Amino acid sequence: MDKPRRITLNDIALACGVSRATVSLVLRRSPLVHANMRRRVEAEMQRQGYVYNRAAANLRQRVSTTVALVINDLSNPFFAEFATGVDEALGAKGYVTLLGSSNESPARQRQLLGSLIEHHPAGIILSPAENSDVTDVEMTIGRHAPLLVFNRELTGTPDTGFEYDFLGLDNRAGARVATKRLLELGHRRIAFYGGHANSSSCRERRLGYQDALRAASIQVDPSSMIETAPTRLEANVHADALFAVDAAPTAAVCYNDAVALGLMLGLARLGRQPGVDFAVTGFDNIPEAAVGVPPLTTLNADPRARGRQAAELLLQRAAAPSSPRQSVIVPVQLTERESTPHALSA
Amino acid sequence: MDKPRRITLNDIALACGVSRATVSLVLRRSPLVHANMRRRVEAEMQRQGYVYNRAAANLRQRVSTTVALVINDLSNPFFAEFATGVDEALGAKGYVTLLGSSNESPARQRQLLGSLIEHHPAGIILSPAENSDVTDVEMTIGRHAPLLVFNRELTGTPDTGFEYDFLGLDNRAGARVATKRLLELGHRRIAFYGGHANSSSCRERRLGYQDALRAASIQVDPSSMIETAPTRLEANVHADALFAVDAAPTAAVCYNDAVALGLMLGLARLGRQPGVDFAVTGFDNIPEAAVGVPPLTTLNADPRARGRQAAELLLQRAAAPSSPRQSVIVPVQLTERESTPHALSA
DNA sequence: CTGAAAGCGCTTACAG
DNA sequence: CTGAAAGCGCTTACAG
Repeated sequence: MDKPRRITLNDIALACGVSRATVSLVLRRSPLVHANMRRRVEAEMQRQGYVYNRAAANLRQRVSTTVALVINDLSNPFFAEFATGVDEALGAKGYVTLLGSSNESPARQRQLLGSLIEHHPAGIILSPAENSDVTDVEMTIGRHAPLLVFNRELTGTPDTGFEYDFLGLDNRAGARVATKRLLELGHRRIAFYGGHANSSSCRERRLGYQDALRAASIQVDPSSMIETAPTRLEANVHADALFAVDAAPTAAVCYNDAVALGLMLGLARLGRQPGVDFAVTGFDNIPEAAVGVPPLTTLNADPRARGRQAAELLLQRAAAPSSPRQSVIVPVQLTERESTPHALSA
Repeated sequence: MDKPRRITLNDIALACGVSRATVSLVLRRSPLVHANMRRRVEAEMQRQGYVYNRAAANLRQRVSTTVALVINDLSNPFFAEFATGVDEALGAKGYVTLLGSSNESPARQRQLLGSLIEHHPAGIILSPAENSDVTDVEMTIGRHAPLLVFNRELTGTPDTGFEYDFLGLDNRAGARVATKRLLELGHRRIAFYGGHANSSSCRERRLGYQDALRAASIQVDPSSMIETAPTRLEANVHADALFAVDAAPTAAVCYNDAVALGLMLGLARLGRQPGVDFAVTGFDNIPEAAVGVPPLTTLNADPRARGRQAAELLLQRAAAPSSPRQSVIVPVQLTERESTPHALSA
């Protein structure tokens, strides 16, 4: 690796015997410059291996062609898919994604936002770590770049004037639909399994679950809602909590697919057969859901499409900073697979 | 969102009645400026909500604090984990990750690299799309930023003087160990299942598989090596190809974990019980491997640690551009789980 | 300890 | 159609 002095517009201009301005016009495909001149300049750029310095151009133009993307858990396929969708849509519009992975740590998230904001992105897409406080976020990013929050709400109340857009799933309706379907299949003792009760998405899904039970005139027993970290591993480990009650459930509405997949393994460990003598639903429809054993009935959130949507919402907002704050709630649809058998007639 | 004029060093300097240079020195924690002055300036920055413009600083200093990361398939947990590790290590050193997701498309990869290089990253980490040609990559990134290739080799022969570092797994030794273990368990008819034969990693793993068979004086039948796309879905679909031969295998060394997990589902579909009457090994040790049904015997590649390692190698190279090209091959270790039973005595 | 000036690599009116 | 000059927001010798 030789360290050649960086080739700049000046070098090209000099070599072509024209001014920097002319070369710049060629770069931006201005019709002002003559086709012959254009070709001459372009050939010279090719020859010298010129690379455009977008940072310099952005500085001068006072624009930004980057968007920051901060993800709470990239190792969860739901968010990995989301990130892929974001990058896809941003790339199509000529933006570059600045990535940050917080691993559910608010401290790391703060650090990331602080560092990313110094790159003056055109906007920030934040899939927040659990318990991210809105004031904390505002402190670190200020009000310089539009913010789009994905998936879960920030905790706390924002200061006056601090606004952000929101993109989320219709958690309540989704959980309601899943629970309703289990009721239709004859289940009467249905648990809500997994997730942290203090996260907005879990709270909303629990509400949907309760809606459906109440609509069927079934008493909601608080002990039928079991809390676990929203990961496969934790869901697996705590499966026995389902059977620690007097009348054990025959079905579980799970917080998300990771939890559902973990629970199914836990059930197998306890001698139950999900899809045969126990019904399980998930939430998200990650790729593994379709190929699980048994394939998982779940709510289709299409994370990659959500990513594209998030990117578009953000760019829209960056173009119209003063239009009113948006909160987009995406409906989710039940995808039925083999994990939800009829209730066995006891 | 009000669009306040961006606060700059000048604003702070003006408000404090000092020069821009002084404020800059405060920013960079120079001991030259008096503690009182420092405090005064810092308070003013706080008050006005000043955000450092790193792009401007980098331009002036002719340095870069970004690293480009281009990933072939972010929805594969192996690469998602890798990306997490990269971001973690880069963040710790004050770098920001520019992300690109190529989805295994060389065209998209070219576009991404072309766009990312304009941000003049300090280096590029590339987990290449299948069939990425080295000349093609050189054409788009030139020789401006050090390149670290991860996981698979680029195809074609590089031009003289185009050099890059490489970080990969010891594919051959890994597959050899897995195959050897199956032999020890009494298996004699062992297939190599999945992957594209023209990818370097698949080629190497097949060689390791053949090494072990030859060492056991077992004839290598070309029909025992079955090609599929390296995804769960494709591996599932083509499972019957294993049994299309006269003497069907009792075990399969799989190209990677995704393939192994897909194959196990395909086996179940065909009435086989992986872990009971058929042995399966994977490669990578993605999180799902441990919690599969049955848990998967695989080769531990620790993708997150690989990500951290890649970041460190690259930064090392950026600091020492003329040191000789490195090719780091990481050994992988067999993690035995329930997917590899003894051969049944036929 | 602080200020005035030049410059990083671009773009953009403004002349011509 | 092309050039000279100013400026984006910083840093860095160089004076004082």
